[in-house]
Amino acid sequence: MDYTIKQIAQMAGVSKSTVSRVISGNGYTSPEVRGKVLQIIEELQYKPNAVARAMVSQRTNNIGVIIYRRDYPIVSHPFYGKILDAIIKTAASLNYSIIVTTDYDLSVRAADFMLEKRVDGLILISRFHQNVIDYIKHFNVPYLMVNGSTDVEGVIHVVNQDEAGGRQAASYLCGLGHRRIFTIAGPQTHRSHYLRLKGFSEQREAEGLHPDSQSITYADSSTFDEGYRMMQDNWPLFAAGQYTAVFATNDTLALGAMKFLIEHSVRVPDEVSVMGFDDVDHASMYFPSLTTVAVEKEEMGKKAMIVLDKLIRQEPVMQQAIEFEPKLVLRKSTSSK
Amino acid sequence: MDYTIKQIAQMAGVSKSTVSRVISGNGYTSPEVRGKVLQIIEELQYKPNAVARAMVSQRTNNIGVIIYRRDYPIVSHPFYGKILDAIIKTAASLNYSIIVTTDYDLSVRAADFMLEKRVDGLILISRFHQNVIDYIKHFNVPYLMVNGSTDVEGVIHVVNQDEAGGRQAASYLCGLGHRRIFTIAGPQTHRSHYLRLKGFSEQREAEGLHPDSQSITYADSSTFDEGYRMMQDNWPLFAAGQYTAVFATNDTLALGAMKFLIEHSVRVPDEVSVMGFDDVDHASMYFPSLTTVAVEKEEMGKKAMIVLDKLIRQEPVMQQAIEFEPKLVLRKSTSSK
DNA sequence: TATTCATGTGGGAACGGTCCCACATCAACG
DNA sequence: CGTTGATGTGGGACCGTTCCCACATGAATA
Repeated sequence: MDYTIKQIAQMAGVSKSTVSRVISGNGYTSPEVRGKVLQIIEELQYKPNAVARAMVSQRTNNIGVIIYRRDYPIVSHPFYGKILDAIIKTAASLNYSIIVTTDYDLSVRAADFMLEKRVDGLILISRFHQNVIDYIKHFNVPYLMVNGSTDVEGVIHVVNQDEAGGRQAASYLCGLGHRRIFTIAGPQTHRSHYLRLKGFSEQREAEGLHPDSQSITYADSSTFDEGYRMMQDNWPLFAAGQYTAVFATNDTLALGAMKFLIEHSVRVPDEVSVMGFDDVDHASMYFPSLTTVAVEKEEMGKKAMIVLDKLIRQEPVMQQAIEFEPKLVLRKSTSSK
Repeated sequence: MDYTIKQIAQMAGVSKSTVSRVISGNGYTSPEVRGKVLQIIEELQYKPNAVARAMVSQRTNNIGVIIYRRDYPIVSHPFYGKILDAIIKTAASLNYSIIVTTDYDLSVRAADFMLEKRVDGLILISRFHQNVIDYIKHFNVPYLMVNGSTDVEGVIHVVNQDEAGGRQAASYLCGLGHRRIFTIAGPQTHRSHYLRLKGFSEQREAEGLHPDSQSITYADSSTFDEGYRMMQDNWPLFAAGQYTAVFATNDTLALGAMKFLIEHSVRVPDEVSVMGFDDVDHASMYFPSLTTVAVEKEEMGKKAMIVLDKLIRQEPVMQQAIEFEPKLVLRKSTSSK
């Protein structure tokens, strides 16, 4: 149905080589021929076939993005969605398209799928098992990780400095005079949550606070409902413990916890300060707006795509770990004790 | 770098036709040969080249999704992101991949891009100009619209019954005894906002309420900040008007407005009820949780993909307008007067 | 015994581009 | 006047599949 370069050539009375040259701009073409060919292309609304082009050039200009998510939403995720947005936007400016898949079970299936599609590169978001990495490494496709498990060997990765962010949070809360801080920690199998908690706890001790194991509760997931539930379950303990602040290892958990508090007539921040991590969209929308450690989600996505492009173009990439510094965003959910 | 079917054939000592037959399962192959070939495929981790396959089969198994957005976020959008999620998920189960682009200027560029990529079908989300539709129609690619301008002729489209939803909202608020309702209407160039307002206003009159033009304020966009600002700008008027309820044509606007109210010590819902439309994720997370007219976002996305698949497979599609009924979700931001 | 048919395999064209190589023309130069 | 080089064009191999057609074999049937 679509026109081919051959048909264009025929109508212009030239060879397909010439048409190809006109389109690509490579090689010599006389102005008359070029004009004639372009006119016919315009008239017929000929669109070069990217599939055929990929066939010979061995480049699809497609990038595969694999996100590991237990729960299905990929794209509308408040954190990963932002990273993805930036990847898509940057990809467009570099003339790539993005194909997204979710990997449910840390298996190799999603990678297989992308490999068959012959993507030019692969971006792995969130954590992946070493065996998946090894599998991908075995094929010679450029790839990198975003916000992944950085303990995998020799993999270029883009990450937030989670540990430093945790420290910033502790330092800020302690600076406000809080001595009793209740912490809701997301799944420790997830490196981000682990490091945020680690940084927070260490800094908390560094500030001279007594390590109090009771003050940390571990969540099974990092959802809003889980944050709410964590607060609910620990409510008697919380009330008895005279805590004046809550720190959660991400905003969604923090917001859930905060909702529980507000619902139970605890005044935030007057009675209890609440602090999160990530700076997702609704952190600023909530009432009170949430103080948080903002992660450069857009910058991370953008950088990931730029570096991947370099890898694809075989340009040297200096650093293996591309780190982004989070920064404190002070809002209304925290106040001095 | 990747192995080809030819290499596999050579190693198995058979022709590439035979290997092709083993892989596809079409035609006769003896068990011995099949076993041998499969073993080599396994050993070498041969992955069929989807590009070459697309070349000959004239099917890429890729679907293009074009979303019209003035502001850039595509994917992390609380409403369209959900639709997209459902499309991606459903596409995967039908063996398609999704390529997403944003169209910034209602031009034909995004469509061109997809056409060059030879996508098997096209999903247009949000509104598009007639000329873009005409352009696409000119090529013989299956396509449909989701939540678009349904006034375009002869286009299969998936929509929410926005007008009915507007009526439901009015009926509900009036039923609670509210007589003075302040309405924040999103951009009327957007059919959804227009219809929601239309349904709401009509039903409001049908309930015997005096049409009061002062009670409607028109927003320039449909963001949280705009909702907040609308409330702020109309605050003197609002206070003077003794309004007891606010209806916004989407949740984001409603949430913004509600935040302003709460911030100014207006008790929601005791003094003022607030109601939105869409049922985005944070509607239920907010405090108080937002009463809204829930749109079947996931169902719409899923259905869109299923119907597009039918179009691609040349199966008959009966109805041109595929409508989804919204349903009231009663939460804590509304109460009887 | 000759014919038919199921089973199994290989050869090669086709898909729509890119790009190398061959070749033609013509001006400039030694 | 032959050589060189710039300019311009066409032929055809190639990318990695699919699938049609030809063909071979052996058992069953007329």
